[in-house]
Amino acid sequence: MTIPVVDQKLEQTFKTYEKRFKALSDHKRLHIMYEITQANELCVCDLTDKLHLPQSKLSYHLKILMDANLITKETRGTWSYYKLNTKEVNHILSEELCCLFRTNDGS
Amino acid sequence: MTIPVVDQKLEQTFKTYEKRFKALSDHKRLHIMYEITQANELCVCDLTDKLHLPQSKLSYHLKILMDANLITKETRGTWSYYKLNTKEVNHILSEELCCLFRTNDGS
DNA sequence: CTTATAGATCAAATTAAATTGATTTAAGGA
DNA sequence: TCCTTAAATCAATTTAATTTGATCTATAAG
Repeated sequence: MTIPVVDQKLEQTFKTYEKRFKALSDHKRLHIMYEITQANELCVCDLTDKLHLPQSKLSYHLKILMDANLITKETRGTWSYYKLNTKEVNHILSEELCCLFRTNDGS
Repeated sequence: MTIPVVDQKLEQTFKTYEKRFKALSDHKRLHIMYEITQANELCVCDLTDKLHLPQSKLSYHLKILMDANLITKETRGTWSYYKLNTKEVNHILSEELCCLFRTNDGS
């Protein structure tokens, strides 16, 4: 039994934010965020056109953004449509980043 | 000569933010940001006590935060004191992250 | 001038993330 | 049913980030 050297709750908080920031720490994923911000909703095929990236690479990066809870997916028929998770994104990103990686507040 | 497939200026913007978010994408560095936010100013030796990390590791992570322009350093005598780069941090992080990884606005 | 302490830097090893191309799953149309 | 297309997943490779311990630099004190 060891002495708890740091606050475990805080450490957990840092890990949660780490995951979110890690998802944002890649220019391809920021480009994805940007395109989704601009278009409101996009499918993977739209993104392959816009970013000139192969489908498997996009799926990989979209999964990371999904796992970080920054985007959401809705499948309609054969297509999957991705949107921003506005609440989550606005919680972490400054309003000054509006229209680049986030939208305006509902206020 | 190839067709410019994406806006070069935007691509540069994404790279800039990538660097900032990459600096934030590690729980140890978030912990450093947190401690500096709380204390206003800290030296490396303070951080070795608080985070229980060896000095070389701290220097490594502090350099990454410095290179991302998120913190500043002032050397006085043998000690180096680190502070938040408030302007830069507040530009990217939401006000809701106040007191965790950023301070209040001057307003 | 010698010693002690703070902190940066370096090279090697380890660990983690991204890329690649192929395969798989599922939906829709002929 | 068979074929096509959208998208996810997988294994292998490549590339990048982190850790580790040692060394180097600079300031300050005796």
